[in-house]
Amino acid sequence: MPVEKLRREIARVLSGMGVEDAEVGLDRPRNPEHGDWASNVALTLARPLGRPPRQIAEEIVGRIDREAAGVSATEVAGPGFINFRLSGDYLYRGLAGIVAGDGDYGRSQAGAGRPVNVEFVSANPTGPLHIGHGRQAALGDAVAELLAWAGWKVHREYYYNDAGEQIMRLARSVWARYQQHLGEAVEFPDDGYHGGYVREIAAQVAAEQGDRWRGDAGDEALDAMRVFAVRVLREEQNRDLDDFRVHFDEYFLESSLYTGGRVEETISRLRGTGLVYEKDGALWLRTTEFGDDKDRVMVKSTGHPTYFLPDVAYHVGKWERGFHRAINVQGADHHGTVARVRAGLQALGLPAGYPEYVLHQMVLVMRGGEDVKFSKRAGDYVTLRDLFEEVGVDVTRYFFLMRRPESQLTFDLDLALEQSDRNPVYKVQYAHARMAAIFRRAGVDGAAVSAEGADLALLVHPSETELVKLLLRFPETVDAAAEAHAPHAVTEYLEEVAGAVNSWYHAGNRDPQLRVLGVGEELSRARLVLARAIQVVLRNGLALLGITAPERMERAEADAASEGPEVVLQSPES
RNA sequence: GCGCCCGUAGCUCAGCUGGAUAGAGCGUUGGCCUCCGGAGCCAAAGGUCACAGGUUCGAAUCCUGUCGGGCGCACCA
Repeated sequence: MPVEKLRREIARVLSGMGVEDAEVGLDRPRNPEHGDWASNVALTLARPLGRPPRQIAEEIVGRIDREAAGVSATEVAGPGFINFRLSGDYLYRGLAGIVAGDGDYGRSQAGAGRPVNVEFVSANPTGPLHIGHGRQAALGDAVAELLAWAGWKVHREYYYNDAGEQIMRLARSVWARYQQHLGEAVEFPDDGYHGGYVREIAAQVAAEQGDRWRGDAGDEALDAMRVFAVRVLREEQNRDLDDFRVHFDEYFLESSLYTGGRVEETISRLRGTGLVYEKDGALWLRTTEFGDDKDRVMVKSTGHPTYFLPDVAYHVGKWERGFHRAINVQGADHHGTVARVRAGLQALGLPAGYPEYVLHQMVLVMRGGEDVKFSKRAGDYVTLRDLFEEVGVDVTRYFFLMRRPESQLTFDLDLALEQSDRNPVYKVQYAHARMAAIFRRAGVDGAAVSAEGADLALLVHPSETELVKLLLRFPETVDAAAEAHAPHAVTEYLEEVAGAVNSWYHAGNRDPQLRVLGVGEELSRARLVLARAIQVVLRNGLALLGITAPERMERAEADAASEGPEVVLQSPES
C-alpha cells in the first residue's frame, strides 16, 4: 500500500522535526491538479507549533524522501496542503498486481477472520415477498459479501417469526377462505390478508384435506390452516429468494426460543438485574435506564410475553453463539425497536452498540412516470418476483443497491429495461464485454493475459494512467463500503470505472495511437494487460454485489461472435 | 406532542468520521461519429448545498433552533 508507505515516511519526517504521534490526515483531493494524495498535517500542526502552515509544509516537503514514500512529486499548495503524486513505478507494479490477483483482487484481511452475523429479510411467512423485502435481500446479501471481502467470517441469517399474532391472522384468513370455498357463508376477518394467494392456499387445503373442517371453528381446524399456510408460504418465499440468488446459512425460528426455554431463561436473567418491576398486572423492564423513551412490557397481564422478550433472547443467543459483531438489516419502519432491544441487551451486560442496524427506506416502483402499486397475486403490493421476472435478477439487485439505504428508492422500470448507457447495469456490463471483444480480436484468452514480460511503462497516456489509478482504488473502495455498510459506494465506483473505460476505448476510435491493438507489439501487450485489469475489477465488483453478470457477459461474447452486437443482459431464468 | 430518517443543478441522486473553485447520470444546448460490438464520443450552460444562528484557520459535512416531507410512537409483531 503506497499510502502506508507515504504515511510512514511523513511520520518519520515529523518525528525528525520533533513531532511525535501526530495525526497524519491523508486523502484524495477532488481536483486532480492537487495530486493523487494530499495531507493537511501542516494546517493541523500550525497551532501547536505556533508557526505558519505553509512554512511547516515547506519544511516537511524538504525533508521527505520521495523514493521511500513511493511518490514522484511533492508540492505545497493553497493554505498549506502538501500534494503528492504517485510514481509511475508504483502504478505499473500495481497494475501487474491486479492481473495477478485476479479473482481475489480487492479482498483484504481487515476483518481478520472474525465472525459477524448478518440478519436480513426475516419476513413473516404471511405472503409472497414484496419489493421492500427485495431491497433488503439485495442489501443484506451485498453487505454480507462486502464484509466477506473485507476479511470477515460472515454468517447470513434469517429470523423466521412463526409464532406470533400475524401468523394467527393468516390462519384465520385461510380458514375463512376455505369455508367460502366450500360454499359456507362466513365473514372474512377485518384484519385478514386479502391477497389472492390466500384463496389459492384455501383451495389447496380443500383439495388435499377435503371438507373435514367445514364449519369447524375450533382450535384444531385453525391450527391445520396455520400449519398448511405457513408451509406453503415458506416454500414460496424460499423459492423467491432462491431465484433471486440470495441464500442463508441459517433460518432461525422464533418458536425455537420458546421450545428451547430461552424465553423463560431470559425472563429470569432479567429479573436478576433488579430492573424488572410489576405494574398493572404486567411485567416491565426499566429500559429507560439505557436511553429508551419509556419502559417496556416484557410479559403482558395475560401472562404472554410481548415480542420484545424473544427478540432480546434471540440477540443474547447471537452473542453467545460467538457473534460479537451482528448487523441487522431492517426496514426503517422498524426503527422503533432498536432502542428497546439494545436496552434489553445492555441490561444483560452486552455492549451499547449491539447489534448494529442498517435501516433502509421504502421502495417505489415507477413505470411511465406512474406509481405501480399492485400485483395480481398479492393484491395490494408489488411482489419481488413481479419485478425480477420482468427486468431480470441482475438489474433488480443492482437497482436496489444504487442508493444509500436511508434514501427512499425509486425503481424506474423503464430505465431498468433500457439497453443503453442510461442504464447503469448495462453500462458496467458493457465495459466488460468490450474488453472481451478486444481479446477476441487479438486472438488471445483474456484470462490468460499476464503482465509477465510486458512493458507497462509504455502506458503513458493520461486516459490510461488515470484508469490505472482508478483501478487501484478498488480495494480501499471495498473496505470502506464494507465498514460503512454501503454497497452503493461500489456501484458508483463501478460506474466511474465504466465511464473511464468508455472514454479510453473511444479515444482509440479517434486516435489510432490509442488503439489497444495494432500499434506495435509491445504497446499492444501492455494495453491488453490494462484491459484484463479492467475486467478483473468490474467482474469482482459486480460479484461482490451478488451480480453474476460476468457469466452473462461471457455468454454475450459468444452471442456476439456468432450473431453480431446483440448483448444479452439477462437470460430468462428457468 | 416525542423519536428516527430525509431536504444538494430542471429530474434522479452521490458527497456528510470538516478541508483547497460543491460532483455524477439523465435532461437542455453546441460540436463530432462508418468506429476495436452499443443512439455512441467531446464540450458547455445550470446550484444562496431548505432557512437562521453557533463551533472552527476552514462547514453541504459538527451543534442548536425553525420550516417542509417520510416513517414510527400498544400489555401488535
